[in-house]
Formats: sequence, structure tokens, C-alpha cells
Amino acid sequence: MTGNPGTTAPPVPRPAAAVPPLLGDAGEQVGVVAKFFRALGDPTRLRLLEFLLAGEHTVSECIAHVGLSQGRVSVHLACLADCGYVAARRQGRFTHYRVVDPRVADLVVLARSLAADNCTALAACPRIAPRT
Amino acid sequence: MTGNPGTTAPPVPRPAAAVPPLLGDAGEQVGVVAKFFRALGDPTRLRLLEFLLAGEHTVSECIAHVGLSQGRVSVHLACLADCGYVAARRQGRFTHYRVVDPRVADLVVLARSLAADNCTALAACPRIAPRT
DNA sequence: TCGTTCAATCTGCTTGGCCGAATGTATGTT
DNA sequence: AACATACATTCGGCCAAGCAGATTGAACGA
Repeated sequence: MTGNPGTTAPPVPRPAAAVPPLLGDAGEQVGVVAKFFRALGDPTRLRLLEFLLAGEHTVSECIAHVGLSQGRVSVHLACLADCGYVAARRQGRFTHYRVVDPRVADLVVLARSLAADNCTALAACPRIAPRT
Repeated sequence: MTGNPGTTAPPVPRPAAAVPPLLGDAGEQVGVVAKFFRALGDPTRLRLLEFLLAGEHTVSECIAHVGLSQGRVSVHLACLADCGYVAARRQGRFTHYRVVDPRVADLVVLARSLAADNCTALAACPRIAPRT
């Protein structure tokens, strides 16, 4: 199954008992949080976010970075802004996007480390996308 | 860094400048990390994960919790397992699922707090799903 | 003034991925 | 043995959301 990087893996791993009370209820918020995750579930948007984590950039620079059509990139950036990952700053004809909340970097770093530990199974998971 | 945010210092306390080097490269890993995020981009899977964050549960219990067909829940759980969020433990006819990595809870808590801060714009974002 | 550039929005097309239902495979019970 | 339970896998249908390209509008420079 999952290749656990068992550095000091106890026979009885702790069942993640200490879960903050935030997770108890899950009535309506689940849809919003899922939307939040889905925003980063697209490779293009994730690439754009990481590009912006390195510093502020205009839409044109983002287009050059990901190599997609202008309209698509514009929509993706607007989506990231709606979801609170980035903020837009208009200056003349140019719109500059940047990451404002440092927790966004924390989220990406945490997800990267988790994904890296299960990279093989993740890449092979046929239930999400055999995407090339 | 190119173009430090030293121009017209904005009223932002921290400009999210300190991004770990993990984010520099983004060639192949992006697809995998996006897949990882997309796994939680589905409300059903997110609900299942939070259910399992509260403790170990069998498939039947998960079915009762989310109220979907048995086959669907089974696939969702397998997907969460493939992506490394949960682990399966078979005992007779029953399969118990549970969260093994405490970082998973961290990830969900972090995402929840970020999403909560932008709940309104997020819920209204028409670029992901006009569906509620 | 007019033409150019940057960016947001619209149109149509195509695909990823969620769904229930049906089916397959162990395991436990009688 | 047959039967029941618990879970996994597969199938056809459908809609959200991805894409390129065209259009619109605002902000410059000549």
C-alpha cells in the first residue's frame, strides 16, 4: 500500500487525536473550503500562484510564464484573487498580482511536503486524472 | 529578488517575502501537487476526510455520514488513500480508514482559516462553481 | 485626434470527473 | 454446501470547467 517513510514508525501510530475544534462541524463551510482547495487543484493556477509567490507580476508576465492564451490566464488570476490567494493592483494599463497573506506560502509548502511523501501513489491514482 | 516591494509601502504588515526554496522549481511536481489539492476540492471527499480526522471509521460509517451510494464512497475513500490522506486497515469483512499523518490536520486547519477570511468572495466566485 | 497595448469578458468546443446502478470478490454465518 | 454481509470495481450519463480565439474597453503615446 502506501509506502510509509517509516522513520521511527511506532506499531500504533497516533490516530491524529488532537484535532482542533474547528473540524467538528462541517455543515455548510465544507463547500466553501472545497472550492478553496479546488482553486489550487488546477495545475495552471497552482503554477501561477507559485510564480506570484516569488514576487509581484503583471498579467503579461504571467502569460509568458505559463504559455496559455491571454483570456485564460486572466480568468485564472481573477479566480485566485476571488479565492483570496492573491490581490490585484491596477496601475495604468497594467494589473499587478501579488500574494498578500504569508499563510498562502505555508499552505503550499505544507502541501508540497505531504505530496512529496506520497508522490508515487499520488501520480498513479487513476481516480483523479491520468492527465499527461 | 526582482523588484522588491519597497515602492509605496502598502499597509500590509508582512509582504510574504520569505518563500522557502521549495517553491523555486515547479517543472514536474506541479501536476502532482495539483492532483493532491484536487483530491480535497471535492466536497464529499473533504467531508469524509474531516470525518476521519475525528477518528477511525469503517466504510459503512462513512456511507451513513455522507449519504451517498456505497460505490461512490468506496471510490472516494480509495482516492483519499491513494493521495496519502488516509490509510486503510482491513479486519475481516470490514475496512477501517483513518488519518495517519498529523500534518493532514494542519493542512485542513490552515485552509479553513484562510478560506474563512475570504468566505464571501470565495462563495461568490463564479469562475469555479455557481453551484452551492 | 487616432492607433496601440494591456486586460477583462464572451462564444463555442471538448474533456475531466461526479453520480447511481450493476457487477465482482472476499469474508462470515447457517 | 448455500446464503448474507461488507467492500471494491466498472459502466453509461451528465455537467462543471478547462481551452483558444474574438470582442470590448480603458489607458497610454504620437
